[in-house]
Amino acid sequence: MAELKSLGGESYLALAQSYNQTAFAYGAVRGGEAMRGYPGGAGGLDFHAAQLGKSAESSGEQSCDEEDAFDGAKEGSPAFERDGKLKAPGALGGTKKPKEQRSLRLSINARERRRMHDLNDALDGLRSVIPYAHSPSVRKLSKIATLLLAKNYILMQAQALEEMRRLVAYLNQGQTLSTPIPAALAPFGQSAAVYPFTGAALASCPEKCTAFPGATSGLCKHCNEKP
DNA sequence: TAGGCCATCTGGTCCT
DNA sequence: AGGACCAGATGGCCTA
Repeated sequence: MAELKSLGGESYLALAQSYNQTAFAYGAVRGGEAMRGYPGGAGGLDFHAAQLGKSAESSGEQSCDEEDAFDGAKEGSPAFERDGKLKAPGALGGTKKPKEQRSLRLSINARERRRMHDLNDALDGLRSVIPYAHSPSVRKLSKIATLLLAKNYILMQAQALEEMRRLVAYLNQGQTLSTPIPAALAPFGQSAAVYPFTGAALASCPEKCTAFPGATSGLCKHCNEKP
């Protein structure tokens, strides 16, 4: 929790609050470790989706030397008996010669390594589109944090979209902006800082519209009424 | 130094 | 049979 308080970005706070609940529910936040690297003064929603799809291109790489990989097999791992020798052939290739078993094992190891690298590439791609500070001084999100944060970011975006739709429907009914926004249109208590078209931000439209230029003409009834 | 996170190896299971 | 996926085990690195 203390780590979350260090966040400066309001949008990220909204995201991280729900994330934190989920993280605790899954046991991801243990001590101060799971939330490490979360930025102080995160710059809000620096969403950039251009990097999606990286993982799909990475599956062809051959990253590690297979010989080294096999030599790196860890003593005590399930592949070893207590005396340090490889387990009986039955577990690997049945009646194949030891050389063939070794070759097969190398192939399987390399394939698994490649698969995990692809998975990590996909996670990197996910991290790159999650709104948290990407500066070099910020340690990268852990895997579990990335997944949980992404989940809640998706939920938050879905809520924002739904709220936008409700607002458009509301404005299309021709009601004036001077009246308070009905509760049904502002169901998300912390959303004012994240979504500029609710609450106080909407009520002071003439100033706020300039801060959100992409929304002035189409969504703001006040702006549309200007000559 | 303990704990968290990660990469890697490995055997098992399921699918094609 | 071979590949993909999964989970367990292990050791290394890093941080509080």
